[in-house]
Amino acid sequence: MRREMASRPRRYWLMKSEPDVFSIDDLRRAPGRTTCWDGVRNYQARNFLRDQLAVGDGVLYYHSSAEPSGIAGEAVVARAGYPDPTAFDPHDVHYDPKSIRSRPTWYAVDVKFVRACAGIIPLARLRRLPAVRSMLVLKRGMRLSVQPVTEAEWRAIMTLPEWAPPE
DNA sequence: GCCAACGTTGGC
DNA sequence: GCCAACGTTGGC
Repeated sequence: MRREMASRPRRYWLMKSEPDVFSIDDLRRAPGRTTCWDGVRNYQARNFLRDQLAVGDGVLYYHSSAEPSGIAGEAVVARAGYPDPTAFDPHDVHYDPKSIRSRPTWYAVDVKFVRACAGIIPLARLRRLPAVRSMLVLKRGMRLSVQPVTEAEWRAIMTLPEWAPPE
């Protein structure tokens, strides 16, 4: 008997990266416009990567510790959670001897470039948009590097003029 | 560079 | 299990 692929509604995420380390332009220039999103060492974020992110999910690419910080582009999950290879590499800054291959502690996903904003959408601007007031990234003290985004928030972000290329 | 907020570590 | 100390994140 034929079976449909297990399927669920598309979900949306916000993922933080310091542009000095890996920017949206770095992602565009990466081989296959894809990178391994590794090095996450927070258990809540790990759980999202391991259990929740699925191929095709939408990603808001967020520049943190930037001038200004804000949403810099759109990406898509290209590979669901798998053991973070950097955790096994003694020469990597993210090496973690607690993580063993038979029982990995840390997980990564692959993320693929979709588009960059024509102009970054600064955090201060997001704060002034009633439609995205609920976004986790706006919450004080929120340091999670992988955050769920609601469909309503995603849609509101996608309608902003910052996405349009300049005339 | 400052510092608030948060997560982790480790002594007890 | 408590909690103080410490390290990290990240906006400003």
